[in-house]
Amino acid sequence: MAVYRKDKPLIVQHDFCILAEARHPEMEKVRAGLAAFAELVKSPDNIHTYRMSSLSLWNAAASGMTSEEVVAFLEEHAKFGVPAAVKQDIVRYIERYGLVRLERLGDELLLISDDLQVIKEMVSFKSLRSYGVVQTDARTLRFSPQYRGLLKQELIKLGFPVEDLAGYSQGEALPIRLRAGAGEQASFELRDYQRTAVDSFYREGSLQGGSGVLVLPCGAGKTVIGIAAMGKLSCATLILTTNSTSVKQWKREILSKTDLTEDMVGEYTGTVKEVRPVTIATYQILTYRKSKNGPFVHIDLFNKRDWGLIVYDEVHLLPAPVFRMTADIQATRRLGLTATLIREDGREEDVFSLVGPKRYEMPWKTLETQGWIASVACIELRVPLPPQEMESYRMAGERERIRIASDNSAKLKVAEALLRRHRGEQILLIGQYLDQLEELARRTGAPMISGEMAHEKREALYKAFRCGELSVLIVSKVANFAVDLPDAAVAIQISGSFGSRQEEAQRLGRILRPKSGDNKAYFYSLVSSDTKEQEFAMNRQLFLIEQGYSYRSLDTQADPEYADLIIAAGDHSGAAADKSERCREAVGP
DNA sequence: TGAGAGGGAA
DNA sequence: CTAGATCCCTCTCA
Repeated sequence: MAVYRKDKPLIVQHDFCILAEARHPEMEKVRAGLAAFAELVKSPDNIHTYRMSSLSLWNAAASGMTSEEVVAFLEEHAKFGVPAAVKQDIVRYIERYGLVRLERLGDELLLISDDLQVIKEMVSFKSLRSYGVVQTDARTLRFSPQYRGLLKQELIKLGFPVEDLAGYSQGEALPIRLRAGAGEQASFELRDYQRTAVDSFYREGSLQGGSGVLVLPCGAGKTVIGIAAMGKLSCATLILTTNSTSVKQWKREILSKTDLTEDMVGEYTGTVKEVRPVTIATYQILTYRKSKNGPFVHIDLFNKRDWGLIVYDEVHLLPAPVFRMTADIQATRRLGLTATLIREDGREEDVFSLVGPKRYEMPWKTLETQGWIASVACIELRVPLPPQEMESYRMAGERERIRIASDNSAKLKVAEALLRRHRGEQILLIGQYLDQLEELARRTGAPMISGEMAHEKREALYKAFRCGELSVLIVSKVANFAVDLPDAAVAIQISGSFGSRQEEAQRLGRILRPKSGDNKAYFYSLVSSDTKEQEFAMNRQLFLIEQGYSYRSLDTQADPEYADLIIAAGDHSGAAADKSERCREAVGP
């Protein structure tokens, strides 16, 4: 039994959970290390719970971490050391990655393991026989290349994350030169971390590169990294992304940052269908079928050219059918880009086996420390429901309750107080329900953008906001998708969808561009106190807390700094009316 | 030929 | 797990 070291922040439990003292002075440093191989699952105020999973350990292994490093890290920071059984399991899991590897022999693929027991075990799996897997010797199994993806997918479910060393087809060659170097007009310089990210995907002269996922925060330049990867490989490239605005953005960036000309870069969407050496398509066009269960109309896009690289933008949103298609093209290099490996549908394992394992991850806080993104203060404001609304909340059924809590009318007052507090700054008000946002628009006079508004009109508002002509913009869920929404200094989310960690991250991403002066931005989250919404908020915040953001919670207890907000929130009590006037004055414009 | 509305999908 | 946003197709109208 290890000695008790009171001054350490972690407790490693037998169940693979790690408890962390959130306020411990060492935590700021420890957090990033922990996030490399464990996932945050709970984050009440003082003790955060992390959990190691097979997948989180395999991703750590794939990005170069050894079991010794993981164990040493835990030992260094744990109060009671690491239980021997847990140590063993960490080693066992991490060593599973690479225990079975996939190699090429002529027209066939081989599954190889130096551990004869493993081969025996695999032979016993019935599901593998349907892929025509045949044993050739004590340490080798043989199968046809067409099953490369399906087999990896199946094997990870059985607990064997295969290391794929079977290599790739080169694809059609296409010289792509970056307009890099200082001085020239349209040139750009890769940042250090961007270069590291590209290199950890590409891995010159090694079969270990060529497929995988790079995880970088919003605003870290994922597009630039994708383009740099294209430059390294210089081959025909298919880029898949989430919407048509993003398609256009990729095209613009490619044209401005490489020497490729317009006729080499095509769009493949609902309106335009060009197949060119570099083609950018939406995920949706690939998943389109005429009838339910009919064939995918545009699946041919994968074979229309001899692609040497496929880029999966926002890989956490990759739709299920595209996984199936990707299983069939495992000989093509694949690059996944995302801000988070979390998928709300839980198919992280498929990303691992079909697109590739994590090759690189840049923690948000590191980027902040280096000054590439703004430093954000996250503040959760707990707003009580007015008595009448609380009454209906209590009477309502589960589903209605969510709506009532989100629609809390007192939030409008708090939002207005926040607008006063941040007057003169660029502010985004983000919400989930159109009624609520319309009401807010009526009261504040700020324009509101929802999905209904024509793109042209939206762009005009974006433009006014970007140049400072307009300082407050109300946006609906369009904020989750619009890549061209301008950056702001303050974001106020007034309601959000059920516990979506992605959405929270996306919204915070709206204020990350470095700010002049102190480089500070504010992220406010309005949550109805003592309701379901408070639980949802906790879940929503998990990912960002894992990234080192801490939410300051303020409720109706007097906090002099936020007196105006708290009074606004409690306004319905009647007594606060004149006090609130004074406080507004005190805070000033 | 293109814009715009409507429907279905995930 | 709603409400909301998006995309793709097809049809109609000029």
